[in-house]
Amino acid sequence: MSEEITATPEQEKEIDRQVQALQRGVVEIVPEDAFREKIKKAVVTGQPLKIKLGMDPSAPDVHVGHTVVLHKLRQFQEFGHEIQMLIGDFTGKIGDPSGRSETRKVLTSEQVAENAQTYVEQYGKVLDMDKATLYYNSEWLSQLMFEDVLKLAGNLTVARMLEREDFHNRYTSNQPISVHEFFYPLMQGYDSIAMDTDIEVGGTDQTFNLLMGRQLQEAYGHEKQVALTLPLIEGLDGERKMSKSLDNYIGVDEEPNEIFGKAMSIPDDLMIKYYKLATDVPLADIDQLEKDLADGTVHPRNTKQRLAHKFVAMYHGEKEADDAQRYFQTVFRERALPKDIPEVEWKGQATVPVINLLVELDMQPSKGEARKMIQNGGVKINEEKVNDIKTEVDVEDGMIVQVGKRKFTKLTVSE
RNA sequence: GGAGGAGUAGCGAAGUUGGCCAAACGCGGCGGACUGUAAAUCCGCUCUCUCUGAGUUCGGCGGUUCGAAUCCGUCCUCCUCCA
Repeated sequence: MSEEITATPEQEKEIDRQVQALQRGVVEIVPEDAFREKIKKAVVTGQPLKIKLGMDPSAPDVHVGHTVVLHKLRQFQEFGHEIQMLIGDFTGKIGDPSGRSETRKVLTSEQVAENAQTYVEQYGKVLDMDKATLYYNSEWLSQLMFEDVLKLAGNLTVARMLEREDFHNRYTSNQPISVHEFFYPLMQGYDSIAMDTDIEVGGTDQTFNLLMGRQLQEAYGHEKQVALTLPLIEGLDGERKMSKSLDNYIGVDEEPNEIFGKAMSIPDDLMIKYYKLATDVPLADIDQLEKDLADGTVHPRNTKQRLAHKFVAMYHGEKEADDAQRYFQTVFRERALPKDIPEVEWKGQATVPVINLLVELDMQPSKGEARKMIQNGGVKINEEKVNDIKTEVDVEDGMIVQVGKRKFTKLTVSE
């Protein structure tokens, strides 16, 4: 940022366009003026910026929460910038400090490669992966000598480390912090040096790590990266951030019907946020939607249905989205039987107690469970509720067994 | 190295003068009703089973006792503080 770069009026326009678009939806850009400078330089010189996103090398479970960042990267891509996808295969060996630091099992390079491939596939639902570059941080981190590590660590004080929110919280509440956890942000920062990153993106929980990159880059005489943080999105419970371990997520790799249903189960209040952060619906349209919702012009259910449709379409395709919507409407709105019910050939007795039927069909894990399910009124045969636990069922070809609202099985009997 | 604290069902958390404990309560999960949806709200279930009874639980093992999650011994694990 030393030499003055001058932009033509047209270039200024383009800079404004990019800055404005890229600022949308972010929580924080640190620092804002450097951000603009970077964009400016890129526009004037035609040299794309390097935008980094780091990821854990363990088995990917990409969900809607992650896509918030991906949608932002997608925007960068559309402006011609270069995406650096960093697989933290070395960092992953150490263990992520933000978790309850269970010792992580070391992945083989085959597993890492496999997981990276899965990332490429799943991220590809939002990003153009052909235009992204994959990096592995073991490439440079494994080369460092202890002396290098000391030099790296020398840039930082314990007090500074403890500024990090989760370290601070743990420290003040007498929770343990392992020394090696301090190296996590250092390594992440070093990655930015190695990759010459211009902008690093991440969720707000990454703020400290992203800033660490700036500090270290400066110490090593590199141009400092800009940190861009995005909101963490709440999961299906509407309370806690979306994550696999809380089982409140919508995975991009899940079945269409599952994605649709899960999307329909998000709290109404969260719909707009999901629209804004996890879809590519233009902001103007979303604003309109918000207005219509507020004055009752549109029905919340329909708005949510559009969102659900959007998700399935993004991750699977339009046709699948239509099918999922149809399925949802028949099963949940009309309480009717869906079109495609999985068929199972019945090979057991012609007459069986319901309880055994459910267990043998694998629709209930045990007879005890099956019994409870019937007592709760959750079992139907040919759309008739089964009231008596002792009911004997005469199995017929085409008989439909239903457990709860969502589990259906059609029996076939061959002579 | 020394001192102290804790380990209860998927999670959190009661219960520790021994029986009324299969174990409160909250969350989560699963059903049902209702509806605007797998929203919200309300109701029921939630250790296992050959289920109106039986079996196995409260970190592990062993003991005291007619009887222990609750008492004793020992081991394991985790945490904190001092050095």
